[in-house]
Amino acid sequence: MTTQSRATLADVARLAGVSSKTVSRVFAGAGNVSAETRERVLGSAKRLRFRPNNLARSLRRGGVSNTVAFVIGDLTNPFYFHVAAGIERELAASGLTMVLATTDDTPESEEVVVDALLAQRVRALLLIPVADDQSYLDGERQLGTPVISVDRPARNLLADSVVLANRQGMADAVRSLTALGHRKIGFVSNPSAMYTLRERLGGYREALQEVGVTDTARWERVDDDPAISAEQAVRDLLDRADPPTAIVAGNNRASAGAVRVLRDREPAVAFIGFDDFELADALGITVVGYDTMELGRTAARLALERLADPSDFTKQLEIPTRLIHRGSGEIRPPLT
Amino acid sequence: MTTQSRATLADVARLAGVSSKTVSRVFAGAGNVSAETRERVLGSAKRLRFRPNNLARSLRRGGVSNTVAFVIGDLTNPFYFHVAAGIERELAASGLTMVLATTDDTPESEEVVVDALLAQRVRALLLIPVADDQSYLDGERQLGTPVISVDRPARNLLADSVVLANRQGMADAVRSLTALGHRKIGFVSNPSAMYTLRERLGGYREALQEVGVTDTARWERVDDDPAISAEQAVRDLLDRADPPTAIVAGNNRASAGAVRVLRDREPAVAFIGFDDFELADALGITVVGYDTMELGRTAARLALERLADPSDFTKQLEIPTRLIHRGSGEIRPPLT
DNA sequence: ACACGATAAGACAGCGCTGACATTCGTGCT
DNA sequence: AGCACGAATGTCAGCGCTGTCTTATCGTGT
Repeated sequence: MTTQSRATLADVARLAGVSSKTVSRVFAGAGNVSAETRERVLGSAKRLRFRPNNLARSLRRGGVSNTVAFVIGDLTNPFYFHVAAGIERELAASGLTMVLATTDDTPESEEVVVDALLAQRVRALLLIPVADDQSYLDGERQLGTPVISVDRPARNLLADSVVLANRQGMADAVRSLTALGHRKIGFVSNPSAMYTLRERLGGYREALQEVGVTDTARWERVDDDPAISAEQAVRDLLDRADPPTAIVAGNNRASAGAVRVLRDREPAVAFIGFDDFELADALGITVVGYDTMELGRTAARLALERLADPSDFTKQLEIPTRLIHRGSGEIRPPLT
Repeated sequence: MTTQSRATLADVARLAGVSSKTVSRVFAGAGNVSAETRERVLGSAKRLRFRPNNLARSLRRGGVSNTVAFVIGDLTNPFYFHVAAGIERELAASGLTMVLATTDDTPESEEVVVDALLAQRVRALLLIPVADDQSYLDGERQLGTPVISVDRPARNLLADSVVLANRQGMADAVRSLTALGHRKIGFVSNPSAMYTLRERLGGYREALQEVGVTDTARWERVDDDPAISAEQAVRDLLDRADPPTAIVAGNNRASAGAVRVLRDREPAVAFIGFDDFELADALGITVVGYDTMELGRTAARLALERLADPSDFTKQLEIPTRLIHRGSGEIRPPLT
């Protein structure tokens, strides 16, 4: 036996002595097949190692596959992956599979990647927008492909979306610091995600203004270079003549950097990070946490709902955050 | 305009005044189309928002899609998603997309999930084996679908594989401890992955035997319950009458648990974890590290190679590990 | 014994695309 | 002028499957 090719419906039908339509019925689960025939068909199928071809099935059924695409910026960020896990789980429950693609956080590749995915006729498109214009997706949306924007709203496109309660979450964090008496509060972040950064920064300013601090700009450090620079930013802030007594981080990357610097600082500086992370508990780091998987699950659910009812109102959902007290955020400012 | 349906090759052809074959040629990139015609076709396509249907293309081309499946046990483990990131990256370079599926670490669901994936006619199957028998994949492999086993070898199936240098890595870690004079070295792990556990445990025993320690069983703690129990296991070990002076962890989950317990132990207990993790540097944790993304990239490369040359020898690759000294593993045993 | 509806099974076309082959036409060469 | 040849384009069938419609078969009530 050389390269025996894959068995098809017709092959199974021939072996079982029935028509291919009958075999189809057996595998599609549709009724009107006698138990005896079904057995015979299944037997033949097994003998030939038959496996229905979903490509053909999808094509015949109107050209739509049973996969859902999730387009992600950077796969190495644990945040995205937890979101992906949530999506996968929710989809699997509906018999859909998730295909994952990366834009490497470069706006230009977004449309290319999305295009390739749409060519595969994904049922729905879940997307963490990177480019600053998603209007190119409008045609597709009108053609009935649900487009769900995750973690950031889409720009120039009417799409369902799920985002975090960024502003609220950060404001809560800062308020808990001001309540302890902190007024000089540094804000560190890298700008990877402009939208979330802006929101969180907004929450930070809002909370500080509530206690009368208006010159927040001098405490804000948003740097371009990804991983490393958060450390540098924190060091810069602390090495000033008038250093902050507390620091908040805009995302998990910045938190990691900040933690590295703050661990052995004296006097201790209060710290709250945005995004929970592994071992934050062991390190006693206070963070603004939220259910990352839930973000993914919600996104998937939105897609399923839109699939079920294309004419429904566009939905904009928000995943709540909560402040998780672990010590680092409860440090009081030094008595000057 | 109600639910305008999706444009097909034929629609574009009609509008451009050419045959559908010509349109096909334009989109398939094949030559022999005059520049003028190409322009006209592209114009019409754009007007109609045409997007080639990859399903149909794949079907026509022999029923194989351009997706590769990666079947994973548990998406929330950072280890797996770094692997996935590596795979995605390598595949994207070849124009393939990755579909991701989860078995939730339950052996029974493995075949079900894999079956669904194969029905989608994935080009290749990358798999972290969970069940203890992959012989069910043999037919598929003979039909030409590359099956690559990742992180653990497949059982009862001839398949290419990439694994870590588990035994060697763990032995190195233990040797570095014995070199400092440690003899009472605890081993903690949860058994999620029997294969890697066995290998690492083997390396541990091997290194201890080299210095004459043979009764290792009393220092070994492998517990069934996932996350939590590692902490308990470490506590149990330390609370004994004759506690170990050093501990090694069998995987990242166990490390996290161990770190939580060991942080505020006096006298300090030496510790080395298997698998690097975020902030391990900040915490000063010595680990057996390796390039996780490379594991994924290698797996993807194996798939591509097998696709290119189905008759090549089966390959079994190993990703090297290296001991990353950060302090926790360099603590000397107390002078009794 | 007969009509009639329910059930099981088959025939056929076609989803959107491309491979194989056919056709047309302009060009350069003898 | 006649011919070969390559480039540009077209025709047609069919990848594997299923929706629609048709046909065969059977049991039931009168």
